[in-house]
Amino acid sequence: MKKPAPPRPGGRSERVKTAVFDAVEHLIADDPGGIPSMAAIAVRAGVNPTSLYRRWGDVNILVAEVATERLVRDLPVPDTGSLHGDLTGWASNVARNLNNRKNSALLRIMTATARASRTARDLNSLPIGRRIAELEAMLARARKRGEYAPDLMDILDFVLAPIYLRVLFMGAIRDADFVGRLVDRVLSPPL
Amino acid sequence: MKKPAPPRPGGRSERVKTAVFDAVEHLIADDPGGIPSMAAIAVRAGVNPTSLYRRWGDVNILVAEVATERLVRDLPVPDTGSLHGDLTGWASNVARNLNNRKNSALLRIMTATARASRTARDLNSLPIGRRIAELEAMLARARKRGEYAPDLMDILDFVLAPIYLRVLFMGAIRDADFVGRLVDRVLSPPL
DNA sequence: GGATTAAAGCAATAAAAATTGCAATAGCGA
DNA sequence: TCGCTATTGCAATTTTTATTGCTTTAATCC
Repeated sequence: MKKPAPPRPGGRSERVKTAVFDAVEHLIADDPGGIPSMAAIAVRAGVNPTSLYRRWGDVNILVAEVATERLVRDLPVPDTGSLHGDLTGWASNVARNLNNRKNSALLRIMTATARASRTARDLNSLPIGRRIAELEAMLARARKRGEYAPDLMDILDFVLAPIYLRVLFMGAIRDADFVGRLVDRVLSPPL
Repeated sequence: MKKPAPPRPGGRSERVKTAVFDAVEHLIADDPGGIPSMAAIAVRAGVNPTSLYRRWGDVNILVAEVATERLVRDLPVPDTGSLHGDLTGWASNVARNLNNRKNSALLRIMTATARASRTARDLNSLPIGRRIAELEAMLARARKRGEYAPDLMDILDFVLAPIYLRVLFMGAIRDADFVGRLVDRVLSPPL
């Protein structure tokens, strides 16, 4: 019989949070268009609704926190020896990660709840900050190799943005070579 | 003294709808991050809350309908004699239209509530169908003039998507030449 | 091992959202 | 102009959401 995992640091508080976040993810996967109620989340997580109100106050705040944390967790940054390979691998991971009901629903929620930064002073504080950090690491590596590295904003505009548009407004990314073409284009030096 | 506009066809039903949609827009402009309650909408519109529940059933359905109808209303399709001029004018209109609190909030709501088409069979049925129809008209005109016209999907990916990404995740479009650079790039034939 | 504290649970209560049955009204069409 | 119908309004009621005061519990620290 499998021994239960030892409690993670933070004790019950952390266990409750994990149970709640798991519950939110499952409920969103079950009904991607809807926002679950606090009651439903509490039942699914096996906790008391009062705990949810005390800790998060509002279901939209909770759901937003789940969406950001569970969706934008670190993706591996490939190290293929070329920026083309690295970027293709990374973008394929992003696209694949979003190409299911749960994660596309989480992206939708993250988009809906994003508090747009007023100053864009710290790009890493944006909801897509993790993606940005991954790209920065990738671009720094490319420059180290002496490769042409496009501007970070260009990759956001011409790789990440089209992926998001397809997922949010066209349901899925069905074109197998879509990511490859995006990468080819952004790595073409501007005329 | 200005005479009031004659009532539009559809009578009270249409007047109630207009009042309700106006109310939703104003409440969203006042608090771009929030979804107004049915009670608040009813008060602002001067109608009975029961009418809202009877007609729309759920505040999210109502707000989604307002977001789609008020945001994605027809934008003028410029006719400058060249695709470059037409596309630049069109994209500038899209960007300018979204560069205020109300419309960016409406875009966020539209994104959150978009029911992604499963088959993408009819692009025009998508929430961004109006933008697509505008682009189709523009591209048809360019082909008539014998100009190189990129694929419609490329314009969505490399012009509309970056605009949406900036608005949704970076707060606003502050780069004055942003749209110009997007158009230049998409009109460069792929290598 | 025990004290302390923060987090969670419980049950009652308050507030808000949503529904229902019936009445009133707008406005279309004959 | 009048009849008819769909829509809207009203008030009461139900349901759901959210809050509150107090108790219990987990777990940290000494």
